[in-house]
Amino acid sequence: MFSKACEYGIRSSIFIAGQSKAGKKVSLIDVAEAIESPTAYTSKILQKLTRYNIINSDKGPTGGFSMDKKELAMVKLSSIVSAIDGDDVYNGCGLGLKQCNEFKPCPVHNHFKKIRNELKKMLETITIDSLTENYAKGLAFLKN
Amino acid sequence: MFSKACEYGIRSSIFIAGQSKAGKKVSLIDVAEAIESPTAYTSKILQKLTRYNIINSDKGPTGGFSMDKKELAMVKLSSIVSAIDGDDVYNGCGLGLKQCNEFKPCPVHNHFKKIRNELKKMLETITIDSLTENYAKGLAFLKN
DNA sequence: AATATAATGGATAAAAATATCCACTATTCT
DNA sequence: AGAATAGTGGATATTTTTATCCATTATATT
Repeated sequence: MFSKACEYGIRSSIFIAGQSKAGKKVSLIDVAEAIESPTAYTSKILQKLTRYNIINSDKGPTGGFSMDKKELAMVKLSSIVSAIDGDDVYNGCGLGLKQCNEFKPCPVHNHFKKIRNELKKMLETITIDSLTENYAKGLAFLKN
Repeated sequence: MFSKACEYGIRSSIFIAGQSKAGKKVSLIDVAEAIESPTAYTSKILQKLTRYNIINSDKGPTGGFSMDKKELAMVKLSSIVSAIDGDDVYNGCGLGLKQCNEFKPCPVHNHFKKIRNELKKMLETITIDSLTENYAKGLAFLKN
């Protein structure tokens, strides 16, 4: 459904958000450990999220990654997905046609549109903030 | 959502099914032309579908690919997807965790489960046969 | 100012997915 | 039997995705 990069991106964001709510910045190492991801690769992904202003990064000692507490509640799953994977999940054709729409649809266009719309609605509804809760309670996990 | 191989596989199947209903076998070249896909790569995919008994292939002159007319109506989209992409679409974790279930869920487990189940139901309901109709009428397309 | 810390950016490397090539087998037709 | 047709299987190439390495920049602390 999503690229590995995007999966790491979402998992990272949930972890960072949770720690930010507890007033803590986290280092790259912390993140990679928490979500069990390759460190250097995770770094690239966090850089991307930083450029999209989804997370903050600070250099130097006392530095690290964080999310603004006030804005945190506004960041939706969809922001992360489109930052990393683009909008293919929403608009791309299920059968890979470059252009596929009402007027020139692929044979599964309408069937997929329904699913896609539900996925879109879900991603645009769920906040990263809300996902930190079960993780914080130990009821949901970010690594195996 | 699906791999390119799977997209080609579905498009091929719709084309082959439609031609089979008209009593025609089609060659690899025909298929690749009809769905605008790389010929040799498409060959590999058709081989796979053949091994899974989703399509028939016959060698020699008068040979080609076809689908049994009686069974044709029974083949669901899900058969093709799981033949080519496996069952990751149905069972895989949205955040890429190796094991993710009710007892040890990722933070988006339940939100994704809903979408996944709808996708699964859709794929298990739609027959290839039904998809040939709009294509035959020129109301749906398999290439740009 | 010197040192240590932590993210950044660019260059590579490794792995997986996509795509191509070609010799081979099976089949049909003459 | 010989020639032509069409799928098969194995090896290889290309592209994309995933992953690593390391020198550099920015910041804080002593």
